[in-house]
This record gives sequence, C-alpha cells and structure tokens, in this order.
Amino acid sequence: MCGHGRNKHACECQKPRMERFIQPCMLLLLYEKPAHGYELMDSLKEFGFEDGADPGLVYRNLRKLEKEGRVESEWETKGAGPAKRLYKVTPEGIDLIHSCSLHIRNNIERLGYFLKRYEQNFSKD
Amino acid sequence: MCGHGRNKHACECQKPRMERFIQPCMLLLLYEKPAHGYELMDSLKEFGFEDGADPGLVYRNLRKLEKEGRVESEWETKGAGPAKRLYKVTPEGIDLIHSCSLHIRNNIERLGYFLKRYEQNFSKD
DNA sequence: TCATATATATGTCAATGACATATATAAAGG
DNA sequence: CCTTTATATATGTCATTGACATATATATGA
Repeated sequence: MCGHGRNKHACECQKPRMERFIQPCMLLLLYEKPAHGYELMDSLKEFGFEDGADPGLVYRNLRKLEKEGRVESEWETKGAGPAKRLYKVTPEGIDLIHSCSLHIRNNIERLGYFLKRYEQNFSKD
Repeated sequence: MCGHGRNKHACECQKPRMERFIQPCMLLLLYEKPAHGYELMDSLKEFGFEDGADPGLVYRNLRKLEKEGRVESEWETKGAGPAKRLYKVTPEGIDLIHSCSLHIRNNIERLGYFLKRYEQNFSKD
C-alpha cells in the first residue's frame, strides 16, 4: 500500500520523494518552536512524513542548514536523557522559509495543472 | 531570477527538482498524441519545464519507460529530417498515469498543508 | 543487570538531475 | 558546392538527494 488518507492505494509506481521538502518543513517547525532533532523526527509526521522522518535525513539536513547559517544550535546537557542539541532558526533561515514557500506555490500550480489536464483526458462525465 | 509567472522572484534557495514529475507529464502528452522525443522536449513547456526540458532527461526517461513497458516506439524513417522514434503509451503506461495522479494529489495536499501553516505564521492580518 | 527509550551521527548505495558532448540527417542560404 | 542551422537521438560524468543500515552514548525502568 502506498500513500495515505483518502489517496491510499495499491502502488505500482515509484514514490515521489518530495525532494528537499523536508527542509522547509523543518525550518517552519523550528520557527514555531526551537527543538532538537529527535523531536523534529516526530513532528514531521504532521507534514506527511509517515512513521516519522528518517533520522539520517533529519540530522544531516540540520547540520547542512547550520553550515549555511539557516539554523543555529546549542548543547543542552541538563534535563533527562543524553545531551541534545537545541536548534533555532536564524533570520537567514526565515528568508529561506519565505523563498521556499514561493517555490511550493509554483509546484502546487504545476501539479494542479497536471491534474486538470489529467482529468480532461480521464474523467468520466 | 527564479520561478515563473506570478511567482517569479529573486532566488536564494535551491530549485526544487520536481523529481520524477517529468515522467507522468511525458506519459500524459503521449496519451494525448503519440510523439517523438524532440517534440516532447518542446511540449513539456506546457507543464512548466522552462526553455524546454533537458534532452538527456527526456531521452533517458523515454528509454527507461520503454524498458518498463510503459511506452513503445517505432522508427520513422519517412518524412523530413533524420529518423525519429515515434512513442506511444501502452496500457501499462496508462496505469502508471493513474497511479501517478494519485501521488500528485497527495503532494498537492502536503504542499497545501505547508502553505496553510506557513500563512498561519507569516500572513500579516 | 538487562532491555528499552532517548538522542545524535555516519557509511554506503541507488536514483535522479544538470550539464556537456557526440552523432547523424536534412534544409536553407550564400 | 559548401557552410550553417535546425532537427533528432544518445551517452558521459558529476553532484545532490534519499533510503536503509549501523554505530555511539545516556538515562530509565523492570
């Protein structure tokens, strides 16, 4: 089975990977509330990353975003469990959220155009 | 400059690649009318592939789709210019169009959810 | 003490896309 | 006739990305 919600279906095609979609999602979550990677893995479910996002993806993207100055972090040694790195968005990160949202708008338009054209060919009216 | 139409903007983030989006677009075009690669490169503009799609992408995807039985082709030696390969969609290709359209619906939902949440944070009301 | 939950990090491989380049044919213009 | 351009297909190479596996360490609870 593939997909979720109303669109769950037996799948014969490859899953679209939503490439790079994880980055704006992580940034938006961090904008709403500073968090550490382990939390993000879970809250990314809200954006459709089923079963929680892959740890490798999350941590590597966090480090990449930090190298680019989009987020910054500090170690939290206090509290329960092993030390965690608390991430916050920087102003540059917020800029990235804005420009990503424009791309996402574009993509919705393109995908919507595909669907419209798809339905012109296949809808049974 | 990045993007097109209403959403054209000065870009500071990486271009989303619309990974695999080219395949359903090619299949839908071929469903509407059998064509050869060179034509597709041009008509993919309608789906937002600016300046026409990359020849490498188009031809490699055509060969891949043919290997998977989603399209079939025959050489056209007649007519003007060098020999061209005329591609048609197979029933398996049509199945792929349908399941891709479900994925695309999912993606629109996910992207729409991101936008909604983005606007909750940033719209200036 | 042993298993489990929390937390971060890296290794490896395949899929994908971007860009460059190779090839051949035909038409058009000088 | 020769050169340029348009048509047409195909491959080479490299970086990015994602999927999956694995390594590591700390605290908690049974």
